Amino acid sequence: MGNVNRGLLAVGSDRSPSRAREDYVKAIYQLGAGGPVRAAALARYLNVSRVSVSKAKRLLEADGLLDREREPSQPLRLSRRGRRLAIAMVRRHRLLETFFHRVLRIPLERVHAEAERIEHVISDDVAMRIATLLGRPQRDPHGHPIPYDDDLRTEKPLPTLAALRAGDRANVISLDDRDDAAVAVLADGGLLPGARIVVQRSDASCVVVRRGKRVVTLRRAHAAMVRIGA
Amino acid sequence: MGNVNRGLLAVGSDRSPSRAREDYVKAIYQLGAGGPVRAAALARYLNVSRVSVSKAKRLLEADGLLDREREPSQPLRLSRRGRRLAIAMVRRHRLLETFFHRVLRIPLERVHAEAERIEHVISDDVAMRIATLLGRPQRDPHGHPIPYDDDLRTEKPLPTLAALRAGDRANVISLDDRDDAAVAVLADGGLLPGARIVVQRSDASCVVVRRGKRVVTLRRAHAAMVRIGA
DNA sequence: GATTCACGTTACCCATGGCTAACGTCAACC
DNA sequence: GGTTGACGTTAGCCATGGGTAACGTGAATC
Repeated sequence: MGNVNRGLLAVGSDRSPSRAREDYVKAIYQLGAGGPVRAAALARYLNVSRVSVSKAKRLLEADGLLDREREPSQPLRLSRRGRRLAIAMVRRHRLLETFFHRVLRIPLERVHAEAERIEHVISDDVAMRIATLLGRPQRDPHGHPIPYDDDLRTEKPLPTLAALRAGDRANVISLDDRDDAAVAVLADGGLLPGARIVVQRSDASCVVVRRGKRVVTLRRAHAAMVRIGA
Repeated sequence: MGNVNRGLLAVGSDRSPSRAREDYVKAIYQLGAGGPVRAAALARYLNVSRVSVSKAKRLLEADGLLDREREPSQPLRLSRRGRRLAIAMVRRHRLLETFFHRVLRIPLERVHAEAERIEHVISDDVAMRIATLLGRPQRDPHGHPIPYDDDLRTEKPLPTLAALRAGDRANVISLDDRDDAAVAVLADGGLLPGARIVVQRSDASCVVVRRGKRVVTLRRAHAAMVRIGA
């Protein structure tokens, strides 16, 4: 039957997913890296009650975005369609961030919030035209890879700067873009993807790193936002 | 008291207006050119029932976007804040269209629909950075002026191509972008802002115009989408 | 073994933004 | 003057997406 609403807002299951449902799908993908996710963890991640997650679960199953579980209380697992939707949103998000940073020169710590709202409403055509404009970039300005196909990512989680000890050397690979304040501090210290660093000290509260001639002191929480490679 | 919702979707009067409310405000502005608008006309324009308009009216008044009317059954009149919001949306819409057309090379008949969704979620900062990128364009690709300040426009409605008679000459000033099919036909015929044309014939069903060596036959409905100047 | 605690669910409430049915008003038209 | 029609409103329905309160389950902890 579908739905009868013909007004200003899309409502019902025969339309494209609402903003809220897209947020659920994306969060499940990012929390679980493609695998199942506990409802309580999802609720904490999205700052929402467990009840809301429980209800969203049923709606997302009805939309075909989650695999149906026969047992109740089973974790949330994206369907093939759900996974494709999540990856498309990550693609749009990262392309937007790259465009905002490279072309519009928006400060790094602000591109995430801007992209977060727009990723739900731009068409795939616009996203791919932006990709072409930018020369099909492989990584966004935080260092995260841009998924151009719908394949499952095997992004193994890299260690963070918080795991290093004095004397360790590393390359900055990427920054967690969810914490604007952290990104501002890190960008200000020049700890951007590609930077080569040496850890000078690491204690319970702070991590001190040297980058070239510059010494930067980070709160541990901020150091944990920096993914590193050899 | 405001509202308690802290979830994924903004709800309540202390947040920025929802997509639906922004659509109402913009429609009131475009229908009334700043003046009052009848509820029934608004309902027809937005493809919504009169009841929905009646309810929206109360909510928009509570938001401070409409002037409160003491008499019931009075037309809808934007408040100063409502007018500012409407103009900001028109500005964002037209800047987005210009960007899509000039930079991303999206066909003219598709830029309206793309901008229509994004105009609700981009920040004014992004809009102004796009304006700078484009060299602060004065008109969008359909020929409509881009309002950079919040002043009331005195756009007197221009005559359309449908009002001309055989032998008349005119300049195309702008196209109505709400009808994608018409825009596609007009762009295909080269009847874009700036084009100089001569009317060859005009009858009940068709208008035939010459542009340079090219002769274009238009359905009357499409000719009515073309605003002209001397 | 008893207790505690996290988890998922249910029952209910609320605001938004659609809808139809029905009504009173007012103006225009026979 | 009566009828017709457009208009705005009210009452009531529905889906979405939030929220609390409360409950049963199961695992961990004492």
